Amino acid sequence: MVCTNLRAKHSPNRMKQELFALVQTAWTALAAQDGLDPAISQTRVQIDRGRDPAHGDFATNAALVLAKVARCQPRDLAARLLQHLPESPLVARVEVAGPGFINFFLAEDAYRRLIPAILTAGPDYGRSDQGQGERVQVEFVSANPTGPLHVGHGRGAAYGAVVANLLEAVGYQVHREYYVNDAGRQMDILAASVWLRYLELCGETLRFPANGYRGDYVWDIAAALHREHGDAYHQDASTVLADIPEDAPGPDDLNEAGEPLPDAPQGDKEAHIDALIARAQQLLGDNRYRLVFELGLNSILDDIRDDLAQFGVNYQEWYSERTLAASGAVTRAIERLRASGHVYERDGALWFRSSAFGDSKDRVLVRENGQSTYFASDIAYHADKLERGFSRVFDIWGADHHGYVPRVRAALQALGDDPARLEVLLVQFAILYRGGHKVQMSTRSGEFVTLRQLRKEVGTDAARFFYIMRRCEQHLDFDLDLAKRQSNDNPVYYVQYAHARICSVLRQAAEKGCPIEGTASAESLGCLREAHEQSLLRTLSRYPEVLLSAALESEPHQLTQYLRELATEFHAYYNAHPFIVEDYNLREARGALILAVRQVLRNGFGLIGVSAPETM
RNA sequence: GCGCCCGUAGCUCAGCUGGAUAGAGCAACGGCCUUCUAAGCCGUGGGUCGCAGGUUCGAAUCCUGCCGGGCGCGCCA
Repeated sequence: MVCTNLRAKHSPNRMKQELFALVQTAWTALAAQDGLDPAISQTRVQIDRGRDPAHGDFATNAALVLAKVARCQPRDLAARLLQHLPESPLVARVEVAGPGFINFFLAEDAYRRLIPAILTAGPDYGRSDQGQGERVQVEFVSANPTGPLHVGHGRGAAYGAVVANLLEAVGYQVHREYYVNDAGRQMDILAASVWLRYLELCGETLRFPANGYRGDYVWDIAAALHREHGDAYHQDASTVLADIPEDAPGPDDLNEAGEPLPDAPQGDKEAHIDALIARAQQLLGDNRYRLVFELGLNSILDDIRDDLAQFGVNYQEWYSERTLAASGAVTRAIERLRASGHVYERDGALWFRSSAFGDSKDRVLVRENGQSTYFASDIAYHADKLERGFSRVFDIWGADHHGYVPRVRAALQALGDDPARLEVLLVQFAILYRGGHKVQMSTRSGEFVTLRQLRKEVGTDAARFFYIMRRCEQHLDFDLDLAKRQSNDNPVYYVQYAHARICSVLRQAAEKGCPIEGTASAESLGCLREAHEQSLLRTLSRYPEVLLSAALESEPHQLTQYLRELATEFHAYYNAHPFIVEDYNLREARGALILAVRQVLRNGFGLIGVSAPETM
């Protein structure tokens, strides 16, 4: 995922910065001695956390990187750097290791100071001001309002929501937006589908078009129309179908084996449905047609809004494609392209020369029939986003739309905008498994697993967690059985259980008359000498770095991964050492430590949209 | 055919814009509850990082070419 603007190397970790300064000082001294360049490339010389605790708390590759400049062996250079390394209260010990790494072992209380810092910062621990209030936009889900959200949209919803939360947590001002495709032919097909179902409710017998929307929700909307307006929209089937071109075979025209029945129509489903739409408009007239259209749109949009809200996904703005068109933005965008000489006419259509900007072929803006394409709206929409002043714009799309990326970038470039301000994040499909088998989904039959059904089955917490557990480029195997299981196999329960356990310990301490105050003194914190405690502190100190990295790389899974790790360490600690002990200092120190763990768990849960239960 | 994504332990996946002996969970096997929730913990076994080259002090990571899987290549959205 290319994200150069945001990816500048910054570390919120003060320890790293201090260590880097030490290395810089040592190199400067050594360089002066040997007459070398004292400058260090901060992108190459790094202070990293060692993978293995035996390698210290941090390590630097400085000697490996600078060996060539210094014209000596990395290990020899490392040894010389150590001689010039200034003393620091932070560092207890340094060593040269492996091919020439310099390992730093921190002083014992360097980590302990972290506990009061976490407890004081509370919900703010981990947050940073990396973004400096810069305005960015995250557009996600944006499913056509032609039916309920399904599980594929769910992944985009969970992913987008967390990407937005993460950006906010590291100091960006985030505008969450849903682009509502309320214009265009698909909406007319929905309106026609509703009307045809309505006619059936009026007692007419019709063959439902192959291209129509045949989900149950269409019946519901038709029923509402019938309830509120009786027969006011009724027409005879014969009038409706007169001279309508023949349809193609649809789901109703197939036998059990999926083969067309003998009397199946042999026409063009597109021409058929378009004719039905035109007929509906003609017979109903503008006002009544519009009412059916609006009823369909609003019913579904209300459902989507409600569904997302219950999923913990909220927006600053629902941006209507129709208002975009009505404002003249689409025409304006086309004119801007025309003015800069990037459009031409061919075969009665208006084309954009996107191939001049890296796209594989040119694209139609205005069709032969005079209607502008979805692409034209999208150009206008993206131009509008940039005009609204967002420094960066994130689009979260299903991976099946990846072919669309080059043409949108091409358009922005042709308009004279900077395509680098647009970041498209492609989310791969989620495949549901139940009982070890794929759950088959078929949109054609109108039977698909909706997000609502999924939420009902596994709950919001499990759904949110599972959806973002994997990198977005990775196909997601969503195991419904696992998501529901109440055992340690289930990562959601595992992580939440750590939180509930801490709450339980604190409750019991209070009941036993020795409540944890969380105000442990430096003297008390000095009691934290166990390996479990040191390791837990190290992990807690990593949280701000994890947040920043997850945010800048748009990788929420880094956070879930981290939370699992933190929970693992807490559970191990829990099993190894008692918290409610006689010794006041020890009890307060351990109490403060688990309070800090609870705080970080809560902060992480908040960002991924998972609840922090006090009991389980 | 062209383009994008993926290929790491039996399974599902991490591996931090090249770093030290490639990690975790599940599954398998063996232990741990008169003590703060066993929805937990401890231990054991298991990998030619798809294959072949290249780049360099060093490659699962970067480059090239193959092989395998997914998706996309409309005057649809």
